[in-house]
Amino acid sequence: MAKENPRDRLHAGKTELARVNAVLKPEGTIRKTAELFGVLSDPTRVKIILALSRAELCVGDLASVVGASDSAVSHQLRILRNLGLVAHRRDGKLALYSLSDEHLEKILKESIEHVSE
Amino acid sequence: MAKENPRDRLHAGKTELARVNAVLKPEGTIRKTAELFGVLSDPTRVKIILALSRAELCVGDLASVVGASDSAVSHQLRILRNLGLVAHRRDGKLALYSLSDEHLEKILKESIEHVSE
DNA sequence: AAATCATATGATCCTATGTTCATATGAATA
DNA sequence: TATTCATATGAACATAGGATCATATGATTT
Repeated sequence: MAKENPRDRLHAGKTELARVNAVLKPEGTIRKTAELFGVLSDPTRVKIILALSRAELCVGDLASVVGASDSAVSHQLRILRNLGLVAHRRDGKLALYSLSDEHLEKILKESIEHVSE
Repeated sequence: MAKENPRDRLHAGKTELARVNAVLKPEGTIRKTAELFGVLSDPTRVKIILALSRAELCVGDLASVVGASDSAVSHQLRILRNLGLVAHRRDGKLALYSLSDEHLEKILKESIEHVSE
């Protein structure tokens, strides 16, 4: 049986395909980027991040300002913590959270700009 | 029964809370931004968008370069179409897709930059 | 017109995700 | 130390999301 065409059965031109394949090359980075966007795809988490971009806040205050339960916020904070996106410290009974990734805030704010245009 | 404290039972200071509330004010925009990120939270869609940022491509070629089935890609393209993020035109049997939102490419590329740093 | 290529769509399945509820742990205070 | 406040965590539940498979539609070619 004869071999397939080198470009398989694609319709686009060789040059275009080369350009396309080049941009898709960094698979790992693409995957990680999608994961980062996954973090930002939930309104509650977006609100938490935005809030923390303005002030260091405890769980209860966060819950209050973003309009979710303490538990829900705590769960989301754990996700953000595990990804190294927020940091926290103890202050008595309180756990004070803050942003630990400047990228995050920048990407988020830029995107909000784009969306609200 | 006595009224609650004007700041409810929050721990953060008045000024900080004002700043936080201000940044959380545009609820609608925040929701839409989260939705946009939802679109970008899937590796297949990210690859499709990246590919289309380099060339106008038909469904089959897209499927080939992103490594997914024709059907899967077609479904994802419908999602992107419904959100007005891609445009398409007929060329004989082929449906040629292209990006129709410059924002998208910009946000995506910037984020990939950040992630790969 | 029949067959073939390309794309689209509907249904189904499986998995991932966010919330709530109950409960546990940590820490200050009475 | 017993209680109360603040946070964390586990389990269960409900929903949404993406992939596949089968099938339908569009469009060209023989």
